[in-house]
Amino acid sequence: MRTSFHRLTEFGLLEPSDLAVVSKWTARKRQLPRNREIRRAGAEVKCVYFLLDGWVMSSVLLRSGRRQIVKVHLPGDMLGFPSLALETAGETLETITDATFCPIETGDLGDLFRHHPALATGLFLSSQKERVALMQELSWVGATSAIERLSAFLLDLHDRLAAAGLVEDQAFHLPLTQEQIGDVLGLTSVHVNRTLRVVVSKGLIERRGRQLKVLDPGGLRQLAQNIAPTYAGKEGYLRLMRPDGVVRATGQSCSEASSNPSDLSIGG
Amino acid sequence: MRTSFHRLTEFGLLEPSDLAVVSKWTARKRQLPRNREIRRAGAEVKCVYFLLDGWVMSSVLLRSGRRQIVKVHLPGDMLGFPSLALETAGETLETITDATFCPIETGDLGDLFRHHPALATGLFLSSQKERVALMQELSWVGATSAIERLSAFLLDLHDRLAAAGLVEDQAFHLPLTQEQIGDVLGLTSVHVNRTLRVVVSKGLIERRGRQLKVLDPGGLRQLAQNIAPTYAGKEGYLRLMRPDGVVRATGQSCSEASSNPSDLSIGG
DNA sequence: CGGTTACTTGACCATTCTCAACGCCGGTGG
DNA sequence: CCACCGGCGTTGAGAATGGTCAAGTAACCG
Repeated sequence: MRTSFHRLTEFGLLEPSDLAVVSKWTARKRQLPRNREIRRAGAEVKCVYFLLDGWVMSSVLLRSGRRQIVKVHLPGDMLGFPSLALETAGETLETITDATFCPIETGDLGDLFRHHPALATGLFLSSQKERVALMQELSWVGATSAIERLSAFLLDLHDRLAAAGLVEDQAFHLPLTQEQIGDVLGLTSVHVNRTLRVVVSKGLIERRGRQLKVLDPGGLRQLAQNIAPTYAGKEGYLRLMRPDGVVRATGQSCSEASSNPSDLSIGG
Repeated sequence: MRTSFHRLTEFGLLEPSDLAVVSKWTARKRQLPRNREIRRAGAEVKCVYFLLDGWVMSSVLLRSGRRQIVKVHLPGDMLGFPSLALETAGETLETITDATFCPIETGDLGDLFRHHPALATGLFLSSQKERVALMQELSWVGATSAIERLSAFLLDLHDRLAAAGLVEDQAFHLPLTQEQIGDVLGLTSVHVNRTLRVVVSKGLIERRGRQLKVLDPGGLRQLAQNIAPTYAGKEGYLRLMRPDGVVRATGQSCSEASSNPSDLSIGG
């Protein structure tokens, strides 16, 4: 059984002093019903959010009125980080289901970098993980067909829900409307509908209302064209945490690519 | 005139001790001709890279053999960060033009978080900025037509090149092949070709070989459907750097969204 | 020069979109 | 309790954006 803290411990951090920080975050909880804005694009950036329970989507608006859902957040995710680099929020955060989350003020975040380097490093790695996820989604949308995209998306949801302990017997609750799925994948709701039925008719999944059961994970994975990345756990953290004072045994360590004779190496 | 350090100073950092760290990075330079791999997907993650000169692309491969270029890197960019969260590299880094870059070992990066919090914070914010860029690209690819995507992409390149001091008289060198542009935007090279000529015929841009001149920035911006985010400069940094010991005047500070009477607030 | 790579253009094709209609279900008010 | 309503899902028919295939041309490089 996992908790909503699984995203914070995935890189193997949380020293005792870090725990105190996290419990300070979770001291103030907020709840919202479904289909409410947590924060609109253009709003002032005063905090980020730690999602304890429920589904939240983060979306970007286009001038044409169309929207792109850039991330479906599940319990344990941190919300609103990208906007830290912007003058005003760039993404709209909306609840998909009833949700519980903890606001974390930007000033509290900054303290981390000065006083809790291990936790800061973990958040940094977690942000890199989100970048990988965005790269994956971009590759689905840019380079695969509707059925391939949908398969990849459903698998991704399945795996992330499993990590949060929300999958039982290969089945999970999928609260997204078909229009929302379309806005994630760059498809219309009509085409999502048709494509879903194809996936069902192939015997890969089963739908009962909004309950979704994966019948043939292998078949789904075959349809999904992406090469799923393997996330580093503690190793990702350890890679960064070389003990102080160790002398670099540089040599070719970062130069595997330079096996080509025409490559030049200058400086040093 | 800017330098390739503009991406490091954009959030207003670089204390004297940080400068020493950066100059250590740039002590070892590597050069590669165009069309070479810096690092292939699947390779061990030993370092990240600081791009001093030239264009580099980072791409994700699909099992179908198609690729998605997830980022076109320009001088001043940091390369390879997302893979820090992975067991083995998830993105292939390839030079588009002759390029000069500095490998930074992961261990050196980790030191930052313990000993150079200001610089670490800057890298953190820079990563958030890259997330925003990915979100934007995803919104182009997922929710706009070919000509809209192309306009947004050309504008983005223009603005980023301008920030690096590489635009003169609204014109810049565009070393990408049309196939590569297609792999960025999720289009075929054939369609990129046709779409480019439409943009030219509308009098928005001019092409002379691989030199591209923006004739009508306003027209381009109108075609591009995205609401361009405004990046926070030093303010982004200051938001995080609340002086220690200041008591939170919490109140409604993170609760604008809860104006709805049906919202509940628990805990505290 | 010869060969390769990139660009250009045309004709045809298909995936996906648009528009429209209908049914189902849950909620709400009479 | 029933009638109504809105949101969501489903299905069909036709249109369109962009893909595929193919051939020819221009630019570049040894």
